[in-house]
Amino acid sequence: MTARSQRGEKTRLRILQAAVDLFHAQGVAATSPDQVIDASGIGKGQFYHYFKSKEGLVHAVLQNYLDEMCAGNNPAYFEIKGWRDLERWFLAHLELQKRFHMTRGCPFGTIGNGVTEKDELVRQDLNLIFETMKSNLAAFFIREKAIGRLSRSADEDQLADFCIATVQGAMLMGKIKRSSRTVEGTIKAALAHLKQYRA
Amino acid sequence: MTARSQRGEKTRLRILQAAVDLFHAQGVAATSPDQVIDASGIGKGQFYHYFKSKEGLVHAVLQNYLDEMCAGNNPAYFEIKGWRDLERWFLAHLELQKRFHMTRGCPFGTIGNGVTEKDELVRQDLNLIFETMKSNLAAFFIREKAIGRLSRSADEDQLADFCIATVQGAMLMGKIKRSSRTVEGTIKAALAHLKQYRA
Amino acid sequence: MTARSQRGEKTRLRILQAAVDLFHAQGVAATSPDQVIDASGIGKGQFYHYFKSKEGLVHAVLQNYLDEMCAGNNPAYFEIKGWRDLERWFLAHLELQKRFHMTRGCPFGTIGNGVTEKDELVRQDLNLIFETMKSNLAAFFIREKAIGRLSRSADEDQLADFCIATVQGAMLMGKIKRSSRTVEGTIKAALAHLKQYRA
Amino acid sequence: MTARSQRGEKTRLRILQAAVDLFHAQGVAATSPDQVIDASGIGKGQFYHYFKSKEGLVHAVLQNYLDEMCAGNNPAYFEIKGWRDLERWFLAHLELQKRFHMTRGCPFGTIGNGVTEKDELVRQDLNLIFETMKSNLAAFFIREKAIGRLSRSADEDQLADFCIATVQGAMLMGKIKRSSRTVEGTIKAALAHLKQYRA
DNA sequence: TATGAATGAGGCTTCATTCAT
DNA sequence: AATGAATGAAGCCTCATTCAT
Repeated sequence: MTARSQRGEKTRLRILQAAVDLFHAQGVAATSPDQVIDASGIGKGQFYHYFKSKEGLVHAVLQNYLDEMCAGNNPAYFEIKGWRDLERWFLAHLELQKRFHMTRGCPFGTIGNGVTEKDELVRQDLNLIFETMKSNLAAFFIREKAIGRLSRSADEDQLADFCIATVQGAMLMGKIKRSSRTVEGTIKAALAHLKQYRA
Repeated sequence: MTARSQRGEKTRLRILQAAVDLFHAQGVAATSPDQVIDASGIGKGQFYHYFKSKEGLVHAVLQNYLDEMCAGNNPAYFEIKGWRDLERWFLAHLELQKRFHMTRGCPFGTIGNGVTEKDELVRQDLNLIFETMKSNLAAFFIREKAIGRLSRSADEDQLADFCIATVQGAMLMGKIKRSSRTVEGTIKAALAHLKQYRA
Repeated sequence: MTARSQRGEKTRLRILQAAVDLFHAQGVAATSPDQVIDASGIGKGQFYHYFKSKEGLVHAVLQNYLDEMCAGNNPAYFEIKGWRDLERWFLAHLELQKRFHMTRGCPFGTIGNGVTEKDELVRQDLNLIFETMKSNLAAFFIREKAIGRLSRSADEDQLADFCIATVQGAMLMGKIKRSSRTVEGTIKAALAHLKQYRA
Repeated sequence: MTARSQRGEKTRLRILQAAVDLFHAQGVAATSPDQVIDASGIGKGQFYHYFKSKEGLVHAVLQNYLDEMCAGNNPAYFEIKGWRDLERWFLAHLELQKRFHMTRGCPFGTIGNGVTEKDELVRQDLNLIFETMKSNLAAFFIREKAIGRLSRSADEDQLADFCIATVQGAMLMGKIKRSSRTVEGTIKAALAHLKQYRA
């Protein structure tokens, strides 16, 4: 047994997964600990045994996403080796959304939209996630430029930010419209833009 | 005096304005009728006199935004007559965000983010707002194409959707990062993209 | 109708009286808002309509005692005009305790014993009550000295403090012992002491 | 090793000492097993291994005080051999209070204050402590009378009760006022009274 | 002896709404 | 049109205890 017994880890995970789903579906503000408790089928006290507060749960959920990304278990986070991969990256987000019949946006965006000035910790967690995402995208642009396949005038960081913002905005609009059309169109436009810089 | 007395209209407006601010700052789910009541300094009963429920208030707030737009009183909604206006449109959103020191996103995005499958009415209200926004942008592209200043290959609708998604995503990222840099960069990239279609 | 409607004032009073009784019987820490709510037979929300928190209720209860004293409605607070009155003052406390079959102490002492460093406001409320009590006792000693019926060497303030401390300690011991004997003996001793100063 | 292993005894003691401090600071009702557990740095299960319940812990704490007294390890319990010792006894209580900057009262009084009709066992424990204290004081008065140094009219038991009640009341007032002045004055008055009986 | 997982009741407070005046 | 009293459910969290390892 490691730091935390196997028995406990399983319970913690059930809470975490229920939270991941509920936060994605309704956002943090609209999700109560009681809902998470019911969804994970645990006793009330266990929640606070594993997470010191609702905010602590949000932190854990985001940390979990980050761990997933680092471990390569996140379908929307993988090394982008070519322009096909970049397209796949955009489409992975669309696929996620389609899996939920366009009723949900991006899990990070959904959580991020709810942050206020009092949620500084959560904001920083999200920041880290988005920075990680951005580095991954930027790395691709940097490599492309290095081998002369990307215009020297392209700003790699800015392009990475552009990718993320576009995807976030597209997913939000997709959710509001309950339609994938806009998302598809926006992704297409974004890719078209990026390819302008292809040398 | 019209159907609704002037005194009453004033009260209604105070509630509405308080709600506009609170929804923008914290989202709908995190805002209670009590908070709106306190912020507008009215008696509790008045709230349900003017709005049949919290959801009714959200509807009224969105309706109010729409009215504002139609009346030309919304700083981020105006007829786009040229490429300079398009740029102004993007910057107007950034300005809004800067007014709140990058602690808030787009009011519509913030509200939209919280909609779930049970908030069908609100979703439709938002849809209408975004459609209106989109028509406005699309109209510009259509006119430009008509006079031969926009590439025939450009899809006006798609470009309009792209503008909105980009702005929404940029503002969300700006709020999470508490920084205008990303927003500026993304707007720049978006404009660069759009200008590709300029003939 | 005054500031608060009659309907409401009645409810507020019911809560207050239930609280007075429960705080006296079990102390503040052991009394939950829910108990007060049940005992007063009101709806749950009303509690927080009339008192902003549990601490607010404690404050109101103490304020109420103070008002009672000022209005002359407290059986243990009356102008002490002679040594017989002083004796009556001591006995009034004993009578109170006897009414509850020696199962309770002094209401103020019971609340006061529970104050910790975080209960600064409550502490100050109690302080005020005890200062008021003390002034009343001191006034008697001052008058007695003025007319030459109290030894010049007597310190009126100290004597007043002595009366209060003795009564508080006696009531606490009476409650722990569930017996009035000690209380009676201590009161007797205290009076004997005070009479030493009679000139 | 005796019936209880040394290692275990050490754990038990850590719990006990943490409880002694917390009960003194906040009273029993405001102190949870979890707080005691945290303060003593033990595992949760250990608490109920050594004490069958929270009430059991209170009992153990009081028993511990009694043992301390019997063993002569309590600074406020020692054989009173003369009037100087009696004064020292009063002052020992004041010193205790001063050590905590007048933020706490008497540990026994604080615990005793919280007893209600359901805490019969705890009440009896306290009773025993106070009886022991009283016997100690009474023994002094009895000896003094025996050798003719105390007025024949003095009631030794009553004087002992008077000492305890006065000290309890003084400490309570000292805590509420956060000041030692009242305590000092009351102790002075009490001693003055007692010395009246000196023959 | 020791740890911490598990439980369900309860504590304090806010929510969304309706009702009486 | 306006006020605030009233309600009960729910939200977030701690409590006191027992159980499994």
